[in-house]
Amino acid sequence: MHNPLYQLAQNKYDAAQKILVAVDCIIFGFDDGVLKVLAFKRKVEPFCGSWSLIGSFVAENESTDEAAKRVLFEITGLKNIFMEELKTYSSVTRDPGARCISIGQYALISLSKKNKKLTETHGAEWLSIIDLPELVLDHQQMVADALERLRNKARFYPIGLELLPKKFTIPQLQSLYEELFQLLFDTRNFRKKLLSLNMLIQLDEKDKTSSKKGAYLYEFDYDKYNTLKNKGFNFSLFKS
Amino acid sequence: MHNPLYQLAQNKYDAAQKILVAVDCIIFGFDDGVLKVLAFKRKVEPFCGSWSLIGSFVAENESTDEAAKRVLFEITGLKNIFMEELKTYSSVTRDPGARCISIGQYALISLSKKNKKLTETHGAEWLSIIDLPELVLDHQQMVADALERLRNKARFYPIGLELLPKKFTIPQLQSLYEELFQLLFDTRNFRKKLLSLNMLIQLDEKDKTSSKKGAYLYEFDYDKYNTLKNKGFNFSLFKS
DNA sequence: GCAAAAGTGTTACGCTTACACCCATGG
DNA sequence: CCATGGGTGTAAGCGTAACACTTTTGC
Repeated sequence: MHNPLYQLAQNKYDAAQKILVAVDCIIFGFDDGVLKVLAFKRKVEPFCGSWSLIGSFVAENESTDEAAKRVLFEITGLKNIFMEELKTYSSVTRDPGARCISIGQYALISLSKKNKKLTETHGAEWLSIIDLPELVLDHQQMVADALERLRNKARFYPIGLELLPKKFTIPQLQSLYEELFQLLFDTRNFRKKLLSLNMLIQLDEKDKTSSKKGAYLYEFDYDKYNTLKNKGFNFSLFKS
Repeated sequence: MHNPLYQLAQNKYDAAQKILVAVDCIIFGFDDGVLKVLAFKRKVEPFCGSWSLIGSFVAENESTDEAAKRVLFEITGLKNIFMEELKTYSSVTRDPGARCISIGQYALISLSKKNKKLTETHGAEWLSIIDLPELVLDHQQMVADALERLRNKARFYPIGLELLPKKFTIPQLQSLYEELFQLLFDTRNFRKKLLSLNMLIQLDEKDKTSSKKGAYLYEFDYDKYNTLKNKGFNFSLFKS
């Protein structure tokens, strides 16, 4: 009969072929107006010296999510970070080293001097997603897919909470959107739209690091942000 | 050092643990106003007699997409069907039979008498997603996740082409949306919105199977449909 | 005082919503 | 002739898009 349909053949568990399973993490950070992704320079052959995402094999005693979180923690020291499965990369020939399936997981983190230093002590670097150098295997595709996912997300759901520091200015938030979409937005309409969503709380402080006048700092209203994350909206600051 | 980081240790390929990898297919069909999912009654222990999605282990020489398409073909005889990866189910304890990771893949097919018969000869049945019986393992969750994905998709991207026959009426399309969201829509607004998208082509024929007057048949304008599939829109026939 | 970034309002347009009746036909 | 489902229009309200100048302040 249909040989690998496991419903029909419980004993096929033993006959089935096991496969190496890995996770690869596409870790995005927003650093002073530039969207970056975390990568390594491989130190072993093959592809020694080439850029690579950071990953790990999935162990017997962990789920893929747990493996991805483990990797993220090992490299950034961070826990409780936004992380979401992207997709499976399973081409038979994707890794010349061995038949290996990889689950792409992307994460959004808010960059601070602290965790920038930490990643660097682990030999990782933050690469701008604009003019990204070539990455090994299908890692280039993983970054492209993760970016597309992020752009789609941003059109219909709020983003920013995960990538920005707790306190941020509206110009910073706008520059995040502009960097992500590689477009410029009208400041008046951008503010209007965002403020109308009622998910921003204006603080009394100003941030004067990027202008003499200073820009008001905001925080996300966590509840409203999450409501919108579930409900979705149409963030149409662009025509098509 | 960080033991399973494979960038740092090429020889870890050998040490790493292989895992059973499966695909499970959530196959949706729209049958006379009812959204259904394809399931089997397990014929072996454990869980003999329980409902189960159809799946298969992934072989050494195939990708997960190929495995899913193989399963779909084996059970429905159909090729070139809309199929998309849902997510990975990888809890260590999800399958008491063995440590096994499963990639959920959902498919949308247009039901005809032909492929309804075919699936039945394979022992599969079409279950309404309303009042779905319990499914084995995490298959219930898979169906719930796939439905949520489909609903989200339908809010911002066109659906229908994959689930409806080539020629369909607007009331049929509306009933698809109503069934998916378990809501009723205003017919005038529904038509207006859909026709304004310019993705429907009205034919000269009428379908008289569900009314004496008969409803005009339409086809999707394939190009426009795909444009909208990429661009997205805000299908807001519901408030929140 | 000037350069550089932050902040602000209005109008036109298009899409969304709410809502009720006539049409065509088979029986 | 009537029951059944198919098909139509309009007005009010809301969100989007386009557009240019004033404010603040460090230097």
